[in-house]
Amino acid sequence: MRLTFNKHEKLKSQKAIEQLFAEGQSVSAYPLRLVYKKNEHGLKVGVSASKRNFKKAVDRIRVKRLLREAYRLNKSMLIDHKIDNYTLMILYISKEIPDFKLVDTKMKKLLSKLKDQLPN
RNA sequence: UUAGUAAAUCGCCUUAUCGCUUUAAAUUUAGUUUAAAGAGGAAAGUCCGGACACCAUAGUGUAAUCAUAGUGGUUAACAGCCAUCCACCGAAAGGUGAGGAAAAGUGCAACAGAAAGUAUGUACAGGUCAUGCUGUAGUGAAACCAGGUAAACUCUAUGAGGUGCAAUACCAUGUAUACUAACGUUUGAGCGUACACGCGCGAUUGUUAGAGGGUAGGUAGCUAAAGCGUGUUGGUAACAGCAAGCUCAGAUAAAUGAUAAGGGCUCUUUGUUAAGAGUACAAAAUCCGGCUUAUAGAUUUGCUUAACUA
RNA sequence: GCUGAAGUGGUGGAAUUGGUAGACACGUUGGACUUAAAAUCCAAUGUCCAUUAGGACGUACGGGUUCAAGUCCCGUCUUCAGUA
Repeated sequence: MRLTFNKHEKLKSQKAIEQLFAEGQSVSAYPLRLVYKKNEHGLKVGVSASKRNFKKAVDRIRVKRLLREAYRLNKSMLIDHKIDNYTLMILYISKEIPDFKLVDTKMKKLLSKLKDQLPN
């Protein structure tokens, strides 16, 4: 399969995000944290780096791009196990700007943790 | 040569693989393929000036408030820019300057000092018929000078209606023209977007405030313009005119990326070709013209000659 | 994105019209009282140098105006608030 991450896979609805943070559950693999919730619309994924941790816009965008890229390359871990009816939000918690290798390994860990925690 | 100084430019590159956004075309159906394009000199701060939109219909006088401040020019406009005078800094090139008015009026000046703006005390010296008439001493930032202070009020000249694309228009979904309080319907609540008066507008679902219910998706606005570089003419210059050419981001939990390899550039070690490290500041959010602030490093040009060498 | 407001010892919070910066309260430290503690009372408490007298620097940071700036003006930084 192709490793894509386009508009339709992105979590955008403000309403859905509010619900996610209100009712969702979470897993974490420092410095990443994932909030998840079941839905009916297929896999929707968002990515976030807080303004509190990264004051400059350049750094925030940089971190979000790395997270997005890491998710894109590892999303088969979810799809192969038929985890496809979920809303996910991946947060970056640390204040350090990471390199790609770190984000990549942590993302793998995070997604396998999520896989174990889910019922199927 | 070094140093200084002014101005301008660049601010990593190439290839491969995997991705993202927009537009166009094809195919077919909402996916795929192909092609093209896809961050900056400051995109930043939001400090000025506009365009544009709305604010009874956006009209409008006075006063107030705010801004600007040598002179002339430039511009759509400006607190910008250019030229120039003056003052200060510098050896020079050059830099800096909220640089109008104190002889319209009001205020202010701690401590010190006899006295701080209605002046004139003491000591000494000089002078006179005589007298603070003249000088010096002492205090202070300032001691009589049409003194200082206008980044104190003020006056003069000029300019400014307010709010900002989360403006605004339309489509879709949904709800509560309900409830409470105050005021009001031509004898005028309130509005004209800080405030006051005048003129004006103003209620079939009135106005303001409170507490509360619902939506928070999409489309337009939105990127071809005070546009860009080139040549040429006028002008000391900022800038303006003309000519032919070019089309150059448009996202919205927000695209412009990731990995690998190679090459530049700088520094360090080594000691003459290797190794290691580094490669700034910073991410469009309606759009333009400026200003301010941040910025590893590299390049070019003009000017100055104090110092060093010949 | 757009639009406002604020910044003073360890903390809250004063300082009139520019004229001795830190009033007042809390906290902290030391002492008194007590067998011990609390409460109460007394004293000290910005930093540095001298450790007697005193001097220098201090109102987020950097400049300017002024004889003199927490206060007036300009720039920067940080924090907070409003707005579909």
